[in-house]
Amino acid sequence: MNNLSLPVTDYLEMETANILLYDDNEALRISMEALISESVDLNLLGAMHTPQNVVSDIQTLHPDVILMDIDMPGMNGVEAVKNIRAYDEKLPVIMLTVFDDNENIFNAICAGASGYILKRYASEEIPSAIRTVMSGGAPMTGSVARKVLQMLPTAKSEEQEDYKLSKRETELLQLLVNGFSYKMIGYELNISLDTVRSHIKKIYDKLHVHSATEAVSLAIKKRIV
Amino acid sequence: MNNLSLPVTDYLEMETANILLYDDNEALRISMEALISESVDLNLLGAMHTPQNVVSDIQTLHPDVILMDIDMPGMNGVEAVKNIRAYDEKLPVIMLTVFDDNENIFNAICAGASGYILKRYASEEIPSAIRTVMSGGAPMTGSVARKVLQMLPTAKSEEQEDYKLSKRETELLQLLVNGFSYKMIGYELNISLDTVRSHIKKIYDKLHVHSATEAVSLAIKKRIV
DNA sequence: CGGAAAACCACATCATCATGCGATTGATTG
DNA sequence: CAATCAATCGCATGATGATGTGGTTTTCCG
Repeated sequence: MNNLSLPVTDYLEMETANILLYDDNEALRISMEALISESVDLNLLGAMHTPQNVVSDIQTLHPDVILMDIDMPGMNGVEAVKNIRAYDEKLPVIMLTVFDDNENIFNAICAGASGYILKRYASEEIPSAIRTVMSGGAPMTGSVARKVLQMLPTAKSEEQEDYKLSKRETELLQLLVNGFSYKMIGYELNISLDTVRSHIKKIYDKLHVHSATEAVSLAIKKRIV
Repeated sequence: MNNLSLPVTDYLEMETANILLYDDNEALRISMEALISESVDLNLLGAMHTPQNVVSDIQTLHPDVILMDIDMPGMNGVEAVKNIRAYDEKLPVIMLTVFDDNENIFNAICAGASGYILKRYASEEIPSAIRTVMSGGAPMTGSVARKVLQMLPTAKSEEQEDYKLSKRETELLQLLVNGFSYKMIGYELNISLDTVRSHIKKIYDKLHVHSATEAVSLAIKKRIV
């Protein structure tokens, strides 16, 4: 059940994905190699048994996607992801694991993993997962996705206040939260300084605040932005 | 609290998934009906144009899965999910929407939605999404899954950057985040305005920012306060 | 003891923000 | 068609913030 798969036709124009695999289990490396070689748009650059030198591996081979086992002796897969993230902010990393416990999932996501596939579904899900991650998605085995959802605050029963900010105002507020000065905002949106002032005053009125710091704080805490 | 996953066996035994659809757009209801009728294991119980009476609909028709449009006049799809959850803790609800903004996703998940599919991918993803949700998974369009991941605490690579703020500085920053002006901070801590300035300047240096809004934003996002 | 760091204060200056009072345009709507 | 509203812009003024330079006192630690 590769629930996240999209029709192959969506990817006809996609260039080949160069893949780098890390797993200490030789049998799995071999079967994964076979699996990947079945797809013409997937190319396995290499299959390493340890992520000890993951960053230099990347520098040498320039993969588009990393497949990373989570349970490896020596260096943990989660640690490896952290190292990758320190070197490359965006390189997609799909975790492969037999476990789908909350602890592992949480750690992997926080470390910066892009996807999380259980090995028992790997043969069905890996090819589409690679395509998903290449197009900016986050492939997850169904049960993992469910657990990820449960990590989000569910208590949120209380009503979210509606401040009724206009689209433009929300945009301004977003920039304010990102630390932009009025001048920078004006330049960014191609509007005059006075217009920025005008918008921000209205935002303050709607949020019932009187300063940028209050607005920023409220915006973040109430998830307006 | 690890009874997170649904009892899978409850659903695996079922031959056919009985589906109930809510969407105010008639064209979409018709095309969805056609899509579902293509699969022998999927059965559309009904296609409603409003979730006004969703709970009594469920009591009458006993669906296995709900497909719920998020943007409907009258009653919002998210509200409908809350009503469903108040009646049935586990009944799978898959949200259908054209938007994948954070606000909508977050609200839907918090309300208790089990999946989140963008309409532009609906024809390809719905059948497998229904099967996924029936077996306890959480089907999501790739881009949605990515955004869900981003909602989780991004501890990121370096455990937690240490800005080495002194105790007093952290205190000042806390007040700044709470929207206090320099004057108010001084009054609160019984120190002079110039001392407040002095402290805040040092905080800015340590956080590598140049304005209160940047400091507040960083403080909240990096959980310094 | 001596040095470092934290917390405190003062003065000065320029930049930026907060606020109020208008005013124009275009799109939407009853 | 009139009314509303979002978005734009201008001017003016006082308040507040950002930055620099320099200083004192206390506390803590090797």
